[in-house]
Parts: sequence; C-alpha cells; structure tokens
Amino acid sequence: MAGYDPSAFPAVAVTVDLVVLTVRNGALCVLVVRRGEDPFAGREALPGGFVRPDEDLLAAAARELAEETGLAPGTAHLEQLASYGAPDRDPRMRVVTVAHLALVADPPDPQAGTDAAAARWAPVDEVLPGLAFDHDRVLRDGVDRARAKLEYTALAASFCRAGFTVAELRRVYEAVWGRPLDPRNFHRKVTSAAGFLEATGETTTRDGGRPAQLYRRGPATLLHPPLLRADS
Amino acid sequence: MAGYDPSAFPAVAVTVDLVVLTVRNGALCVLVVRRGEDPFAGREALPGGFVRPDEDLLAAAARELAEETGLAPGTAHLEQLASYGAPDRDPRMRVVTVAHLALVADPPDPQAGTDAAAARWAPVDEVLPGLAFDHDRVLRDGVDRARAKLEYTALAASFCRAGFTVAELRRVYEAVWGRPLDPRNFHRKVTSAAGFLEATGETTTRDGGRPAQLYRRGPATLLHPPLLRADS
DNA sequence: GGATGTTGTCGTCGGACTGACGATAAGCGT
DNA sequence: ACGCTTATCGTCAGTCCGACGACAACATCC
Repeated sequence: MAGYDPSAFPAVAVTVDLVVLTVRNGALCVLVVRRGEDPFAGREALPGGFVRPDEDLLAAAARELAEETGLAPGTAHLEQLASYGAPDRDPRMRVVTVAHLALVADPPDPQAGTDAAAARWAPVDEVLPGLAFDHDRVLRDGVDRARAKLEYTALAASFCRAGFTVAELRRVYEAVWGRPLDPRNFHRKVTSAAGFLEATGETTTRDGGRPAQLYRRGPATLLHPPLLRADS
Repeated sequence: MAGYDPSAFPAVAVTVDLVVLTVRNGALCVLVVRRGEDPFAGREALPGGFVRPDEDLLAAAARELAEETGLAPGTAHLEQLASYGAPDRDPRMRVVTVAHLALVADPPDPQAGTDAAAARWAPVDEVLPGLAFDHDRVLRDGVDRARAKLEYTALAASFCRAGFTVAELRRVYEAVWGRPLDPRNFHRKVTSAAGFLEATGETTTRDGGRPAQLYRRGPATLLHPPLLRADS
C-alpha cells in the first residue's frame, strides 16, 4: 500500500455473482440465467451484476438477489463466498467478481423479473459442468461451503419456511449432503442441540402419518455439538 | 450479467492485502507496516498492493508476500480470506481489496525489504485496535479464520519449522487459541489423527527435559477427528 | 553418583456422544 | 377395525473426550 497513481493502473470492473441455493422436492437447486449475448451466448450462468459507485459489496449482492428472485431483502441468508479474478476469466476486459452465497426457502418461480425472463431453478447436478465463465468453479465452491456450514451452524433452517417439521429439516440435510440420514438419530440430535429449534406448539399432518411438531428456528447460530456427516 | 458498457462504470482499483500470521515466543504475531503517507500517515497497516494487469488474485498475494517477508514463494500457506469494498474505505478513490491469509514459520526480521523498512512483527493484541483503513476488521477476520481452521485442518504445522515436536505444535495451538491445553490429551489426539504427523525418528532436547520425537507434517490436510476447542 | 526438576509419553476412568436399531404413538384411507 | 405412513422415544455397544496418575529420560546441582 505504498504511494500509487490510480491512472497508472488499468480499469478493473468489479461485479457480484450469486450462488442462490434452495431445496425443491429433495434436490439441491441453484438459480441460473441463460445468457443472451456473447461471450457464452446461449449458455447458462450465475446471476450477477456490477457494483454501483456508492454501494458496498454485500449491498450490491442483496440488491441483485432481490432483483433476480423477487424476494424481499432480508428474507434470505446471504454471505460473501469468495472472489475470482483470473485475468482471462472474461474475454472482454478485466473483471473481478465477488461471489456471494444465498440460501432461500420456498422461492417463487422466476418469470416476472426484469431481464430475468430466462432464469430458472435447476438441480445443481444438471447444470454442472457447463456454466459460462468460471461459474462451474464458483458454484462448486458455493455448494462446498453450504455443505460444510450445515455441519456446525444452524443455517439449514434458512432453507425452510417459517413453520417446519423435523422431517422437512432432515430432507434439507439429505438434499445438500446427498446422503440419507437416520430419522431417529437426526431427530434426537436436532432437538437436543441448544437453541437450534423452538417448538411452536402447533402440529401438521402435511407429510401424512402421525402429526408432527412444527418448529421455528431458534436463536443459536452455531451448533453445539455439531451435526457431523459420517466420514466419507 | 446482462449487457454492459464498461465506460459507464467508474474505475475501481483492486488491491490485495495480507494478514501474515506467525507464532513468536508464545504470542500470535502479525506483519504490519507503518504508513509514510496520507491517509493514515504514521499509522500501522497490513501490507498489500495493487493487482497487476495480467496477474491472478492469488498470484498477486504471493508476490506481495514474497516482497514483504523475503520468504521464497511457496514456503508459506496462503489462501484467500475475504474481500472488502465499502465505498468510503479509502478516502482517495474506490478501492476493493481482496484480503489473503498467510501462515509462516520462523520468519526473518523484516528490514532488508524494498520499501518495507517500517515493517515489523507485532503481537496481534498490540496492534488491535488501531490499524489504518478497515484493517482492524480484516485482521480480526483473519485471526478468526486461523482459529477455526486449526480445529479441523492440519494447518497448524504451517506455523512450525520442518522438524518440530508435539510440544512445539501444542504451543502453536495455545498461542492461536489463547488457551492452555493439556499436554497429555493433546499428544494423544495429535498422534492418533491419521496423516497429521510423521515421525522422523530423530529426537531433540532443545526444550529441556526428556528428549522428544521430531515430526514432519503428514499428507493429511483435513483432520479426522477434528481437534475441538472446549466450548467457550 | 544421587537427588531434584523438567519435559515427554503412555494409561486409566467416567461421562458424553454416536450410529444401528427396536418399539410405540397417532394420524389417514379403506 | 385394519393396515399404512410418519413421528417420536428408548436401548445398547462402541468411540471419543477431558481430568488426571504414573512413569521415562534427559539436565543440573549438590
């Protein structure tokens, strides 16, 4: 950070890209948009856009997320993922992108969006590999982060609507980790982790069978003890 | 990522900043440089610099690390930490910085460096708070990352020279976590974690007392089982 | 050379947690 | 009433953990 002359350095464009994940009927899905222009015209890519002059990085990501999904800001979990800046990652010019990871519950089908007419929720395995730019890598990093975070944080509840059952939460874990879990052990661990779940007192039979307790997410953000996946 | 006109967006400068950590006589230390110019003239800051036109982000960080510490490239662990881009974080212009975290063992005292004449290794608690720009935040995030990564990765060995003892490794954990550990339990866990340590067969008495086995780091990068700190 | 101190290494023990299950509860449709 | 489905509670053996005791192998000082 010694003295510098800004004009001596080439213009760099800074964008935010979004890895927006959700769980839809048992599959981990990501929001992708089909590109209309070169480069990579016709290919699918992660949504994203430029950071505006007076906007913080996270604010830019939140704005893009709202634009792209139609969800009210603050509804979803959003965190910075990583930055990607290989010199040739965009053939037009030097673009450094700050990727963000978003987890949303129950998203509406994208269609009313402004220029997001070509957006869709796609199972992760379906679009991988094949995304534009270095977005395969970005998506993989995002999925890895989500998998890891489910282990030791209460983040999985971000994939669930307000009142959810233990079984619904379990299906989230199974979709993200891609592995079946024992319902009885999962129930024990999740209900005994302090601050993870709060019972609402209501029940539902929307999954059939015996009525299940409805929960909302508790105050805890870190899980003690963590919910480890078996060593794979 | 819809169509865009690069000239419609203001120039953004992209830099890399470095959180370089090491352990020196029981204290977690960070490399800081004293600024000679405004803004923040006279204050200490994390080392960093511009990303060059044809340089990847990690490559820029590696170059800065070599320049600043005099260490041969590839000697230390280096990973991306996070990006910081608040619009007013640098009063001169819009600067987005991609912070990186480096862990080094046994660093030389900085002095021969080019413009790093004012660089020093300072205990983390000594410089915090008080760094220039948003570097307090960056340093805190780096320390948090290091603390977390010691739990479930074999990264602590990056703080040790080639042949190290279990006690030296333990002192690394104690310095980073700021908490004493039981030598006997630590020894058991660390030597039974598959792939973490490889005995060299040699011994040393450099810490006094009974001669201790010398180890080099094993092939494992993730620890099974993890080395959890007690719930705090 | 023996006492003493220092550090490294191995064991033991009770408690907590885990995965693999069995058993029971409480709805639904027929 | 009967079976089907899902939820929830228990049991049991194995594993891991922290707290600690015991011993081993050096250096130093008398």
